[in-house]
Amino acid sequence: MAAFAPPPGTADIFPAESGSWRFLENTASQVFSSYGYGELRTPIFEYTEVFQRGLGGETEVVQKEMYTFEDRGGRSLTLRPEGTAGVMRALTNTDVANGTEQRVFYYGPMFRGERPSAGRRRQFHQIGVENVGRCAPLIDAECIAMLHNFLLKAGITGAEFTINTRGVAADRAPAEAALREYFAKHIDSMCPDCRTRLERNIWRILDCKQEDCRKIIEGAPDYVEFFSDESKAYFEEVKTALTRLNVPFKVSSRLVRGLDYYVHTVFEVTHNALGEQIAIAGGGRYELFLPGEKRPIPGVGFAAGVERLLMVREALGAPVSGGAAADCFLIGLDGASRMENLILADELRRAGKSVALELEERSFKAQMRAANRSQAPFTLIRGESEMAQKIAIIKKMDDGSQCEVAESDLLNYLLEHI
RNA sequence: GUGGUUGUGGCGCAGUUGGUUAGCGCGUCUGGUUGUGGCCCAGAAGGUCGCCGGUUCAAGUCCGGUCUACCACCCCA
Repeated sequence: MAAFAPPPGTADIFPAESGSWRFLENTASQVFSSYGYGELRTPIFEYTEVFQRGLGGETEVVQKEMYTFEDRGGRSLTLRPEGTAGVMRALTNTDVANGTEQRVFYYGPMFRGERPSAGRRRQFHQIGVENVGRCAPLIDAECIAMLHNFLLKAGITGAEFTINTRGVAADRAPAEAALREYFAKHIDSMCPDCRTRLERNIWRILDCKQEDCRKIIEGAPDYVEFFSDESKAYFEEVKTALTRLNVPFKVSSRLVRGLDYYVHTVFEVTHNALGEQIAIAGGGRYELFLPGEKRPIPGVGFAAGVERLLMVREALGAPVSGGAAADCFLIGLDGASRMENLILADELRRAGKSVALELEERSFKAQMRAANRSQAPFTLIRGESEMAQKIAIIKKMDDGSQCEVAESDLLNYLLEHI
């Protein structure tokens, strides 16, 4: 029954799964910190123009996937569809424009109004990093290597790295002209999508999956040849560094990526556990224009999809980190002993122990069943007679043995033994 | 946004060619002589059969619409 299902493309993350989310976030935080990155938290929504200018007005994301609304002050706001633009907006308040390097990471929800499907939600979550303010091949390589290390630490083996270069803006004009000249001749026999791509974003033709289109794409000119020597050298150095860092990768000119702001290095990580078409992470070097800034700010970064990482972990049979069992379960057979149990539990918890207990009036049998289900290794039992004798029974659940402990020693005894 | 599939108690499912009070497993709760769990047994709670409309004497079962979920495409993480 879906009477109170969340809106399409969103999901409730229950405790049974949220442990795995936390694990990924903690792993990311640890790994990225060791590279000198610090966490940056930016708003969930921004002025719409932050994304329009940042991502490029022609991109699919900006044109039809953004959740845009007007607030009471007449401001146009948008739920962030990705993390980079907001991070860059925030960083303009630092001296990053003067060339000071900023290393930040983030995680949190992103929003895109797409049709939900395998590994795609309308509210989805990304873990991402941005290294902003500098531009060098070795920075790109370090960033990719960090992603590689993160995935391994997160228990994700078998990820495949693909990289490519997009050159710089000046390189792209002649390359684009060559592509246009070529595809214009064949466009009549290409798919409808490619026909619109010819006008809107010719680069996207290169990763069309249609059989017929692919054959034509095979014969397309190698656009990298039109890039400047500097751009080619940049890419060569990235590849050399990755090899020296033992990051396995392959190069593919099909990898062009959808956002306009990318320059030089672009990369994508896929995993065959999800089918080859689904990327678990992607990123690259960019130059981003922001409102009020005359010059673009350089940076390199990536974003990984949390839901997709979790899908891969599940496919690989990685353990799901659920809630840990309590150290001890407290049973009270009458009101007075339940009151004492509540106070004892509070003391134990303040001392760092995890305690479960029954606070409602229930039969002994029911409480024992609950204790058993809680998987706590020890159970404390007391009722009227124990209260009168100022003792409590401690039962070891695995072998059923039990002993009596004086009330005055109870706290110390439990702190030592459970 | 385009196309395909789907929808029965918390979860997983069965419901024959439309026909009496909609079943099963797991889970939950309560018991199995008065204060001891895991096994077993008994009983109980819990569903307007996604929603709306139609056909019919009669629909969970047929028809239409709609919503959701899943899958593919587009695009992306």
